[in-house]
Amino acid sequence: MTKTKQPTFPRPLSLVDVVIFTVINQALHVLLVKRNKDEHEPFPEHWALVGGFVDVDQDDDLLSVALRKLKEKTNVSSPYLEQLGSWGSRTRDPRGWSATHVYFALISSETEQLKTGGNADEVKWIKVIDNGVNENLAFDHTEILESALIRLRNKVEYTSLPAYLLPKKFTISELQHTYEIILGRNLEKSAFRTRTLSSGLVQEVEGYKLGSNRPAKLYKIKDPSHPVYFARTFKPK
Amino acid sequence: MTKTKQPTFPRPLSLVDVVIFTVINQALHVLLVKRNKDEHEPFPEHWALVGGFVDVDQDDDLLSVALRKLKEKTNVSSPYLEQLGSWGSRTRDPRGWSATHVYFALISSETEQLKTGGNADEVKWIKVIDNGVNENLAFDHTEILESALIRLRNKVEYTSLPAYLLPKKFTISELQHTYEIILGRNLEKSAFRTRTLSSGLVQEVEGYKLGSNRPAKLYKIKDPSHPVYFARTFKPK
DNA sequence: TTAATAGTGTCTATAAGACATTATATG
DNA sequence: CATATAATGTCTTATAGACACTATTAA
Repeated sequence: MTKTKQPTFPRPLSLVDVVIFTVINQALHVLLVKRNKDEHEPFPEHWALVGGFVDVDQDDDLLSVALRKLKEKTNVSSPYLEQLGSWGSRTRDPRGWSATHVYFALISSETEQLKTGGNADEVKWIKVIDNGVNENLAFDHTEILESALIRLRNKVEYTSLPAYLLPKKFTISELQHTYEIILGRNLEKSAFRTRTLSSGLVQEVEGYKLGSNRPAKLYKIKDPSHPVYFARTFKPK
Repeated sequence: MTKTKQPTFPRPLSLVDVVIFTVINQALHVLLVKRNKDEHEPFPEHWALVGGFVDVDQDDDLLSVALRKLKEKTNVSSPYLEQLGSWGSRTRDPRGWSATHVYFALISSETEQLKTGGNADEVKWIKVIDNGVNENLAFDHTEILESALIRLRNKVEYTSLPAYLLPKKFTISELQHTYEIILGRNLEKSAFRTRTLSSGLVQEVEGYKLGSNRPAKLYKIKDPSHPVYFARTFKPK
């Protein structure tokens, strides 16, 4: 086969960012990284989404970059991960024309998620308030985070995404509560249980969650490889 | 302000592709371009999606690239356009690590869409059959087209997207027929009319479409800037 | 008049909303 | 026993599915 010509024109910077959500203390949180102090870097000391440049030597594809970035900051290796979209323009990064491929991840609220110690960057779970966080984010990350929240809240209406924010075993009430945290409104218990159980989303597991009340049956996600899509949203209009 | 450092590592190729759909002769079609004969270019004489490199001098952002590419091949300037996703890997392009930002456009089936004459590339509407076309597409464009079809068919179940495939004025039956073409199944006339009219998707306009039968009221999209999302899909399960 | 498609009406099926009732653990 | 939350049941509401029926044009 004849060798192909190599294009010689200037190329944009290529990045991948990951909007990582979890639920902590009954509230949605997003994982942010504090950029370093170096004044020759853009947005020194600003909080930013987890992400970085595509490394053409190290990375095979875009998904690998997202998983690498996730792994650098957390102990999570198999999160729920989907593409959110792309943001690219001449002005979004002072270093020049840049485009970022953004993913969106949901990880379980179990402990031991974050890497600690060493010379690690400062990484923190920041609470989501309304459509964003109480921080001035670097680059266009405020806009990207807002898009991620819109996508999340829309899909929560008709998918099983919140199940990925829970530990492996959970009760129906805990799942409903996770929906309510993200949507910011209460759902009907009866309708929620019917939908959850009849959809095949969950599967019973051994045991109950005990407390000073009637014990609650424990369930797990039946097929974590794909979320369930429901035929209706919860609240028409 | 202190000048920021310029990264010096190698960058992937950055492209934008647009999957452009329309309906011709009662069938869904996608716009494809025939690549030239030059054997030093990848995939000579293969059909490919409309697209090309980001031009950091000419283009302000990714959306501009998509609109520029659309304009180079068609006379359409304000289509329905949404991001589909990104495809990026070391191997998808023989010229090296490349990433494409893919958009998905729906344009009206009116005439005069395609640019003609001059030294234009060969551009053609190719009929969609099942999950793709009867052509060996360049790069990973078969996979991208398949994703676009999945996205389109999913969203047609619960959005007003097919309205963007029709001329400005259309009848409810024509709209229903467009849904049926994309979904590949028939819908109930009564339920379709109720949903369409009660959702505020359309607005009556002057006049009727005549024929050798009862004339049909003409409608237009009330607010073309956003599609309508319905609270239910047509066919649960 | 007939043919053809537009448009409406009626009844059923499904799943969500509202809310009451029963079940079962701890203390 | 009281209390708390789990789980179920009943009735209503909204909208899709099936399908019959009526409306209005051209030829």
